[in-house]
Amino acid sequence: MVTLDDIAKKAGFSVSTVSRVLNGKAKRYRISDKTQEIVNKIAKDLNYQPNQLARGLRLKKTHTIGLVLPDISNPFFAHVARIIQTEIYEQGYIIIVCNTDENQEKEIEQVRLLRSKGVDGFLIMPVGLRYDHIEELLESDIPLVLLDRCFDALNTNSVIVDNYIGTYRAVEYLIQKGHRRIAIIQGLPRTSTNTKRLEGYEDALKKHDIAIDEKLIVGKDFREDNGYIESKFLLNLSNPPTAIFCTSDLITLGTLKAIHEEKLTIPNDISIISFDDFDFAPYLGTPLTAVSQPKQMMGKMAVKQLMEDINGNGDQEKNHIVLKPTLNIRQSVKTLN
Amino acid sequence: MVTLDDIAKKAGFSVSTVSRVLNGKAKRYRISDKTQEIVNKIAKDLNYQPNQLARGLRLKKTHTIGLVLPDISNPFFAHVARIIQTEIYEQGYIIIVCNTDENQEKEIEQVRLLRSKGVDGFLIMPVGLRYDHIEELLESDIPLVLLDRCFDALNTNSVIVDNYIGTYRAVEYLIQKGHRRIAIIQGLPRTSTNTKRLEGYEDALKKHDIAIDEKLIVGKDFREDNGYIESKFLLNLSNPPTAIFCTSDLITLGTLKAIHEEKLTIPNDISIISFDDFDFAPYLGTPLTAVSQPKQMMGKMAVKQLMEDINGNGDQEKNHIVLKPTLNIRQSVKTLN
DNA sequence: TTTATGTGTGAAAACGATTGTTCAAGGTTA
DNA sequence: TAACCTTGAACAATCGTTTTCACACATAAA
Repeated sequence: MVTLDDIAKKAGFSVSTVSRVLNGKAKRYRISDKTQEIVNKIAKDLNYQPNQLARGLRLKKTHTIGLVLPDISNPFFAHVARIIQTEIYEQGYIIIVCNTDENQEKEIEQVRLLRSKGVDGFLIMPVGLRYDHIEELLESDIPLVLLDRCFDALNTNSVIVDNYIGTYRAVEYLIQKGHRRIAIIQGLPRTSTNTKRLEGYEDALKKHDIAIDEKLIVGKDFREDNGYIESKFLLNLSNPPTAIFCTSDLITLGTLKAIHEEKLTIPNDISIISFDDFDFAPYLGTPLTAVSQPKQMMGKMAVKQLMEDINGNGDQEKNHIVLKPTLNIRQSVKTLN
Repeated sequence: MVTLDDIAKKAGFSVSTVSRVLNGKAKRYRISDKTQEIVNKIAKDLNYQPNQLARGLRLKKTHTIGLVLPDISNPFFAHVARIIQTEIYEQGYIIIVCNTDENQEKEIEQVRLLRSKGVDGFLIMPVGLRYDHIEELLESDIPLVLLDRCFDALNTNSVIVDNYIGTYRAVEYLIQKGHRRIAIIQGLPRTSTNTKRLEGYEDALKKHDIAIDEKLIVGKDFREDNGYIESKFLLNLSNPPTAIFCTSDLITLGTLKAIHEEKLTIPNDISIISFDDFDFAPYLGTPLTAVSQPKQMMGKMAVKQLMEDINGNGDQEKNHIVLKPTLNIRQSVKTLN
């Protein structure tokens, strides 16, 4: 790769002069037009590209953002990642993506690694079981926005969805339709998203004087297998639920598989509501009623916050943005008498 | 951030000694056990993390791979990206992801940017309209694997799917089921994937003596809107097709939307075959017959090749791997008498 | 003629790491 | 006692930038 030095030698000027010309600081340093022309021409001829490592080292700025998320193949995260990538690229930044696989240790390691790579900021959709590593970023004043999940104990920028109300409304809708035995397949316990969704579920039942049956609260992560396994069990209960609330689209996929295997139909044999609402939801065997997250807004707002934090003087106030989900009613819920 | 110098000062040794200890080169440089202990302890106490920019600059190695793809929110790419990320992370590398939006200029720019960031190699799912920038990488001996699409004129490592045979078989299947008027909604013209799929389509028709109707060859990119728009037109033709072959799942999504709007049903009114075969395909209103790409294999093989290239001595032979797709027959094709 | 002012450029330090070379001190051998 | 190893560690160069400071020269003012 061609360096400043190469250009300098060829042009007969010093590295400093070349650097200044190429950085548009010619005027400030009173560099003659002729010199500028020469330098620019040679730089172009040689197809010079500044070495960003050297630049980053010197400037302490890399124009790189670390995007940490659980699983890029989950359509919800993929969608948000896409929005983020596009928005941030427009601002002259690029993203390094790390999958944590919902593994807390992996997340901690990745944050450390990204930090030593000199990223200018973080966009994190955290696993959510621990937060000391995030607190560390906070203390070091590294720009940071938490997305999708956050921590009550931490005063960070964040963009989340009101998971409580989303679930509450969905479950209430089921109750209105006459359902009493409503199961919930949880995602990863002890994460903020899951906790809120569970609370919404329980509160909706309580509000309508329906006793909570622990057998109907199952699940352990947001993945397909979890949905499949738990659905199999739920459907084979002696007193099975009439409706299942799935806390992610991937869980729903597993549930769909189980229902299919059991030769049941939606909504006749079992009603379903999903969370996330991916693009194909309207075209499923039974168009899926689902709680929809404003993915586009989430991504855009997170980037906006992060950029303000990066470009600010460090004393920005932290924003905690909560977006409202919507319940997209389609046909996967049966009306019971 | 704490540096080698901080440790050196605190320990009372020079930076070089500290560096050697921390890099496990103590023996080679005869550094005493006591010194090692002291240095290691201080490094741990201070939670030292090497500055990867400085390291990369000196070593000319960043342990970072550039992953360039058209659209991370497309489930096919998301899936492959996920596999790649996981595999590569295990090898001690991380990925920078860039979306090109199927925009050739953007891709060229991104490759340039990634290069100046000092990535150790590239994994590219190219737009496919131009390849001079890729040729440049090749000439500079930068490790590189092309994925999904490749260029006949270029001798690069590549992992692709046999798009021709995939489409050929799918179309032949339609013909066997009695279809004669078969439409194809193309992806981005002049890309290798699209060209091969189109060839497969045309050859299958020719083989069975079915005249090619230019009206039935439509489309301009792999996106949802394209599928929607073209389907609307196809369905409203005076002599509409009995079957549509969609060259990507996203196109299929658009087609589904159009069919839905037109109040038609699959496969009674119109038969569909899709390309890619995403996870939800079996659970759609009509389970979708689709050409399935071995995503897992594609990702794994691409990473394997890239790693061999990176770790090799530069005179590796280039591999051109072609994987076979499979036709997953479900229920979206009607048998016409 | 001296002093001030302006103009155009270069030298060198710094960023944080790695590594080939050098060096001092102590011990061994002749 | 001089010459020579061995051991343990420091020095200094290097990677490619950016930026502070200094400098040389020319012109203008006193």
